[in-house]
Amino acid sequence: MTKKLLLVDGHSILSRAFYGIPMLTASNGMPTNAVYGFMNILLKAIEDEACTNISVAFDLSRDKLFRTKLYPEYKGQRKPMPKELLEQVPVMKELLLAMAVPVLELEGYEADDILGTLAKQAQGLGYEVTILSGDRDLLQLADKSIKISIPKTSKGHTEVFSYYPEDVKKEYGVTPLEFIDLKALMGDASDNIPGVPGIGEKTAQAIIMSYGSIENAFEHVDEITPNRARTSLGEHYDMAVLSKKLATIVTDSPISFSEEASLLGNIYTDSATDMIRELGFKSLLPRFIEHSGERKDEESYIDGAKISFDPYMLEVILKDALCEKALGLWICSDGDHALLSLGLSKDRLYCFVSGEELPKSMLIERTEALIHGCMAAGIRIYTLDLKEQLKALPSIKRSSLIYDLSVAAYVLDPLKESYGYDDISKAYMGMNSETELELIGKKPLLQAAFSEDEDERSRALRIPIYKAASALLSGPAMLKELKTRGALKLYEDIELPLIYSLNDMENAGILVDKQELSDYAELLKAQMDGLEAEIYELAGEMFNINSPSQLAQILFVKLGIKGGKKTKTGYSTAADVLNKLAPDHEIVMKVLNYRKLMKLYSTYAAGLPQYISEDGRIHGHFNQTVTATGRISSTDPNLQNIPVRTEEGKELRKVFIPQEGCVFVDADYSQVELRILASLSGDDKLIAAYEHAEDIHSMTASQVFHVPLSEVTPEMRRNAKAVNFGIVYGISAFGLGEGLSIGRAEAQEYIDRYFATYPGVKEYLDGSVDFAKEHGYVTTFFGRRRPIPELSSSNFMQRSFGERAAMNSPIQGTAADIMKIAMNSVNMRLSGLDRSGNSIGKAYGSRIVLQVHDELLIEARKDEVDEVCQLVKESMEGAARLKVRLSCDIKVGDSWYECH
DNA sequence: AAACTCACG
DNA sequence: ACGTACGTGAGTTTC
Repeated sequence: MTKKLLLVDGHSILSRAFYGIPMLTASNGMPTNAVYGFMNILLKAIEDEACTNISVAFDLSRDKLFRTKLYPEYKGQRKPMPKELLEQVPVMKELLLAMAVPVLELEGYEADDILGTLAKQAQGLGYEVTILSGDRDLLQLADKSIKISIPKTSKGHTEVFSYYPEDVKKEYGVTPLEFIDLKALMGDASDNIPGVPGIGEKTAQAIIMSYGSIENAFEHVDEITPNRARTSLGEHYDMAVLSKKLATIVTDSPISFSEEASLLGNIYTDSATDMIRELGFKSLLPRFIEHSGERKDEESYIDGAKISFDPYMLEVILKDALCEKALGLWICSDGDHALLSLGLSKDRLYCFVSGEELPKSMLIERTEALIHGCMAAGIRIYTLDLKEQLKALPSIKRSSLIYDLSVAAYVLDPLKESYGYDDISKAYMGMNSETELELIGKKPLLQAAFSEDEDERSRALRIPIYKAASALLSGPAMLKELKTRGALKLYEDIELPLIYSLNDMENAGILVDKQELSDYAELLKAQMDGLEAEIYELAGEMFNINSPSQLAQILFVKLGIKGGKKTKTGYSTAADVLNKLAPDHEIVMKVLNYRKLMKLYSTYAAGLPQYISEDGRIHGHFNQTVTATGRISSTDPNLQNIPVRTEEGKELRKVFIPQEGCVFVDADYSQVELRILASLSGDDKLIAAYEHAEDIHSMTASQVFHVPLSEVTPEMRRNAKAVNFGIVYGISAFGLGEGLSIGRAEAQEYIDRYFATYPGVKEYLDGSVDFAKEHGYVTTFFGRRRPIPELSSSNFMQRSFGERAAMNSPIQGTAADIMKIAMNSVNMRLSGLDRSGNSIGKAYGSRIVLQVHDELLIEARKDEVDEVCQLVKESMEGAARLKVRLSCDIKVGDSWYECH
């Protein structure tokens, strides 16, 4: 058996984890994110590498380093480690110790040197060595049996890149040994390697690729091509040599590799398990418990569940259920079958399966009866993805006792990718459950649950049980968390009622004129064919206009049009680039036009018909657990991006029509986000300006440019409007410049003038960023939280993005909150129900059919139009009491087109 | 699956 | 110096 040694660069992995993972704290407030990230990377590496031996090396101390390395005159300075990271170092060492993983440190040497030395020695003893580090410097150690592994995190997902010498060569064009010279030439500020001035990455790479080493390059210094590099290398050769010395990792430091001491034993020791528990690493705990001799309750917490096809059993359990304080419940059904899972307590889990004795209709009817019974008795029901289940439970109108924990998990952390039972039991119970994908792959649950294959059937039936069980068992902890966060009201008063509002909207759907839609498609098609021919004519050949690369080839190479280059892969052909060229080149104009038509055709004219169901309506999905800010998203199809900005696109809206006997009532908030900004910032001047302003952008122009409202030119208004947008987006001079096609300096002037006019706004936005930097998140007026992990990134771009998000999210999110309140209000008033589902007034025949962020479209019965208009306006304008009044405009029409 | 482009607020 | 506006979803091409 091959002996495999895993060597870990402690500080490097720890800081990589620190910057890559959003702040986490143990219950005592101590930061733990770096330790957590380190553990994830370490455990994965141990597993992947199947290593027999292991050691972790740490730099002993940075100060000593400075002394021992005879630091010369350069004033190179490493950034000090942030306090939050520094205090995690001893914890990490202690944890490694508890896991019986050797921690190595050597006075006067960096971790690099220890790793290099051990790697060479182990290699000599016949080991396969893997060095795990976040630092590319280690690449110089790559060798035939020494692999360098570098974890890279993007979008929360960590992937490990491994390098043998040939991989180094492939990526950098140099051998591992030459990599030292490469680095010495180009320098590395973060590592205090001065390098040679005037030589950057590209030049250094070229030089080393031709000459192999700094010394050899110096001998041929006269041949070196870029003039700048030649003179600089000549003048600073001593610097290069010194840099090389600094960049070289020591492989003969005074330490010796011990096979015995580095042997990997059981890392899941009792003391390590205790530490993991104290640190609050819930997702790691199960595996520690499992392997540490402490017993896990069962193989899985659902293993005792009973599966039943028996209606009598169902009756008995339903009766028992009504004696509980809370239940976990989940149901699904399709045309043929149904499944109901119930959790009464941890050891009373059931899954009822429809069949001959227990018809689907009976199962559903009994479930509805149970829910009504619970509502009457005040029994709380925990579930997941309630909206989907409501489609199977038509008699459940509303209830304030049904808790959707998917939505709760979203409120607690809106950045997660999904909110299934596995995510929830992991996050709130520290349990790793089998995922749906593992159990049944991509097969629909009901199909797998009624499959011929008995094994597949029993695996499938674990899923509903997991759902009911995880809901029941995580529910209380999640509500407690919402409460301590101050987000319980947001959840109970806004998000839970919204589930029903959205469900009603989805069930209502929107009527589409099929004939009109296909006429529209024909029209577009004809126009496109014409344009296509004209474009080929101008290009002199046929090509795929939809292919950016082919298009770029034609425009920028064949026709030689001068245009800005962008992106790694070549020329950009995005609209903003082409727009600048359009006036001078007929073909560009036509391409833009073609693109526009193509978009309208493929996405809308040809794309929408698939979604029209038998009732002639489109029943899209409005998703409540997707966006980072709290907005709703729309899919299958997306009904929130139906064209309106161009006339040709807007035409499409003529196909969205009210049903017979109805008209559309369209209500949209006027400048909500700006009004919210005024209110949140408390800037007196802005509040006063917006309070009575007819036209907010003109008013802004008037105040910022110090001219009377009547003398505001269209140009001034346009600029003011762009600044207003910029402010809401998290202003930057660059972004505003782009938006207005002006220079950055001029854009900055506008920003300065705006802030000088409304100092309260600047104070507020700065305050948002400061808060976010301190706490790692921002909140809306209603307490919705958006974490911003990018703020602790070491990457400038990411961090800047975080700052803009910190400015934008409270504004966009508060607008979303307000719209949700308004939707609930409108929905409940139209249906005549209170939030518990009690009838409190007349039920109208009008209903909400679409929500587009600041707009509601209502299909209103003609005899109810006046009442509906008034009711909607009241609900929307009264949704929140801010320092600026909310205002909404109402239009009535016979198609969506007519409402704009 | 990722990159690009573009539709909306 | 870094390379950007905030938030989404979908179709097409290309790997």
